[in-house]
Amino acid sequence: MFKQFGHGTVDNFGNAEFTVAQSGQLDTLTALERIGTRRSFARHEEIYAEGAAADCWFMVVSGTVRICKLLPDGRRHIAEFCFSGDCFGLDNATERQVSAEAVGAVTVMRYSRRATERLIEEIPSLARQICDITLRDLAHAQSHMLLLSRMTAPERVATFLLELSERRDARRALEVPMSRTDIADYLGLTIETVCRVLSVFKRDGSIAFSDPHRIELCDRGALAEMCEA
Amino acid sequence: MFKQFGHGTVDNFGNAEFTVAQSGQLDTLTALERIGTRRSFARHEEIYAEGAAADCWFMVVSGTVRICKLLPDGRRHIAEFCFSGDCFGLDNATERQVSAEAVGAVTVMRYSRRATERLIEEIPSLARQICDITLRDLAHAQSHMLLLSRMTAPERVATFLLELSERRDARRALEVPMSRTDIADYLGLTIETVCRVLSVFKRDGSIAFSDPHRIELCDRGALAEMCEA
DNA sequence: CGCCAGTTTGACCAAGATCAACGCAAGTGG
DNA sequence: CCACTTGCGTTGATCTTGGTCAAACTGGCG
Repeated sequence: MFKQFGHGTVDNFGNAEFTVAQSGQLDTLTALERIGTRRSFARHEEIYAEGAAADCWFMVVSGTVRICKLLPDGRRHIAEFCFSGDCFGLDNATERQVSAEAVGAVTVMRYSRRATERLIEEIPSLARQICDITLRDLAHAQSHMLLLSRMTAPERVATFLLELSERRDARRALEVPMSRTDIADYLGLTIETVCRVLSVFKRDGSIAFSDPHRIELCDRGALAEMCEA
Repeated sequence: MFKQFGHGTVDNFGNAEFTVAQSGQLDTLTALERIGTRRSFARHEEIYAEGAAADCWFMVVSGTVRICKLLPDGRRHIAEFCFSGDCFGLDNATERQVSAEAVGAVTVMRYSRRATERLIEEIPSLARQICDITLRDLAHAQSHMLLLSRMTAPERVATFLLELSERRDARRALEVPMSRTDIADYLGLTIETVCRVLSVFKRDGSIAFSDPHRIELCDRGALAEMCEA
């Protein structure tokens, strides 16, 4: 899983309390429940903008969120997608460096920075868990930079499909909530290239789909081979 | 600056002790001095490998370090360069996800995870400072992903030159410690493209150089315009 | 002097972008 | 109920950027 509470290893860069927190992660979630407020956003609605005050962070309850970064002329990159249980918007800068938008209808919990700080005094292990989430984000960003700088279009798409299926533990048909444009902006490609590669994979028999938002991974082996070649 | 201690804003995602730590950052450095050991590495020597045990972290004393990520077939991406004062190798996973190598001769301080944990009990603000470094790394990675996915070759090179000059606060001639290959792997280009773009900039008069490792930025305005176009 | 590693330049090529058209399903309004 | 629109997704034709391949250049060093 990804960006979620309670998935740290015992070997974390942590003090002794951490293992306690591990078993007590439900407490953490319960405590967060107390300080959070539920918010809903419509499809394509902005959760926060680049440059906005970074005085809170979020956890996805349902739906999908995209974290975007824009160039002045409108070129866009999606740094990541956040699904149910994922956290986003942790930031130590005053202003947001990225924006967050709802891919479809989304419900999130919003936690203010101030309340989180108070809660950390109560549950010190929370600070560590938040730090872990950031470290996992960073590791993901590093892998993704390798993809963006050195992988071919088919490798990128295959990687995306496998990453998505792993994060949403899809057994058969993979739910793809985002548009082809979003996928393209995540993978550093154009929408046409994403379509074409998917069509090739379909012809090969590695994947199958009729509904563009429901892709069946028929041959994971073939896809995995593409990525690591 | 970048990845260094003592550059957080007052508005950090922090508790009350943080502002105290701000004024007391020298204490932190002194304390780190106690638990760290000095290490030197020769040009191109590996500081740690992908997959190695992540039981320590480092601060650059002198020289330049590159953080690399490799594909099985040898394709390489450099996630970042670390200069004097920068920290690297902070990681919560058991194994390294990336490798670190000396660009030239390098001296670093090595801090074991265990000793750092003990020091955090003594100086709680250290945990926050470490977390801040990670958040700054993440913000940099997000900007860099935008560069890798959506910028043209000239935009990438111009961005690189300006970023480098800002981090090393170069007034006239910019010291470029890394090879053209390293620059290419950092920018997601080939060495030939990097050379060609630099030659074009030179012809334009935006930059000047005879020694490839000493580039003079003659027209920062022109370079800045390239990036934000 | 000749070699070596790194840099630069040129000629050519190809992956993926751009431009354009078409398909298709879900609205919308007459 | 059926034209018409709208928003995506898909496919094809063509073009361009940056990659590949190859050769020349440069400075350091045994």
